[in-house]
Amino acid sequence: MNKTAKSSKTGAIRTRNTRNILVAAEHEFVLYGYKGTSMQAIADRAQLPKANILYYFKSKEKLYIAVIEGILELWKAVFGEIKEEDDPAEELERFIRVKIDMSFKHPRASKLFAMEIILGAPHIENYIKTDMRSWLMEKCHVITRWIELGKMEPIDPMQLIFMLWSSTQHYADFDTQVLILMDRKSYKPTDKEQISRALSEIILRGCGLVPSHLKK
Amino acid sequence: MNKTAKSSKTGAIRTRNTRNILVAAEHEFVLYGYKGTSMQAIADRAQLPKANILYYFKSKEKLYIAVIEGILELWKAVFGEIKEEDDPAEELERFIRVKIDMSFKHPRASKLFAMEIILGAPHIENYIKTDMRSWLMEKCHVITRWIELGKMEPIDPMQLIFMLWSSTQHYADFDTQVLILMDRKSYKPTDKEQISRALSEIILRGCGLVPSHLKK
DNA sequence: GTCTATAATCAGATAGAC
DNA sequence: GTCTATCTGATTATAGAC
Repeated sequence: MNKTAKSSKTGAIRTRNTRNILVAAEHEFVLYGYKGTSMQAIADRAQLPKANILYYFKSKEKLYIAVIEGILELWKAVFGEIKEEDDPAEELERFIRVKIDMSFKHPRASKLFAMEIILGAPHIENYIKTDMRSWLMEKCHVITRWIELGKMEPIDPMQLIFMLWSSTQHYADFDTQVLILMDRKSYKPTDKEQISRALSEIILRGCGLVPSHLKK
Repeated sequence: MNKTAKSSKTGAIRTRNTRNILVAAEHEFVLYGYKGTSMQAIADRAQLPKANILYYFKSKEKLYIAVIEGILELWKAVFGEIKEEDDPAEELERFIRVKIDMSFKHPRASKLFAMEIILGAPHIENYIKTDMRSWLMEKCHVITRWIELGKMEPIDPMQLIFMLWSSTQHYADFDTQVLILMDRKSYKPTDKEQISRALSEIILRGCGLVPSHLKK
């Protein structure tokens, strides 16, 4: 009984500390890159002694991988399914909205993922080969069916999906550049809506579809 | 006379070494990031003693900045002008082709630039605020004029340009991911044409324009 | 101009007290 | 479980011989 009470309490501290460390690590890794981040800096941000970080995560690399895995979980939880019975315009528009939303809500996750890929995806090659690949293939298949059913113009499904990814992630990964060019300190709440709309308009019309705000 | 001959010869070695170092540095920085790259690794790749690198460039950071500046020069040399008398379809298509060409020819330049921006653009903030910003404003102005003249659909010029940038750079910055997903080791010569065409088709149609390969 | 040897610093990891 | 003190190795940069 005593033991149970003790360990559950300890577990709570453990959970809280682990979470703090992961958040702090994500911040630092995005600010300075993997090598440029010191365990000391993560410890300072998490307000814990450096040795504790290495107590919870055995090494810097294991901590980094844990951060990346958290991001993959977040990714997976968000992307819904599409079916050939669905309306392409609605689904593409929804996808753009969700991804822009992610870019605004979790810019650091997007950036860390981007850096990982730019540096050759050493830690997530397997994820790309399996989960991401099968997700993409499914989507390509549905889009191909939509085209066969005459629901949209015949375009390369894979390039379309790459375009959806890149044009939405741009607002997270390159926010520094985008904000300087827009002469802003940070995004405004209304930006999300305006950008989603602009992207939807170009991409949907590009597929021979009509975005909802232009219907009727 | 002697002195001139000597210095010109020395200058030649200097030029060659400088070039070698810059190329080697670009490779290493893209592979391992700024902090993850050691001067030793650059020296090894350039086949020079480590101290020589620091003789030519006074510090690691100065070398990094030199690499970045080389990339900016490359960028500037490529992007042409557009005028309101020009045909939007032709110009957008040309721009996409040129940028995809850059992505295939200089993927490392694109990646290094991307990493720099993701990490907060500490070394190129000024470039973005001045050169890049004025370039963007000019282009936005011409596109606005095109819209006023009824040459294309009314879309947000800035988001259009961001989309052109992001969707083309994606093939350089994320080549690792793209190639794994396409189940390839490297891009084929025909990919460039196919991708340019797919992007042009979606984006031009998205602007209410007709891509050249669909005309008539 | 070129290169060897070395100084000075800082990182990740660990041992061991509490 | 938590934290202080320390070890080990690597890195940038420099001093000085050639």
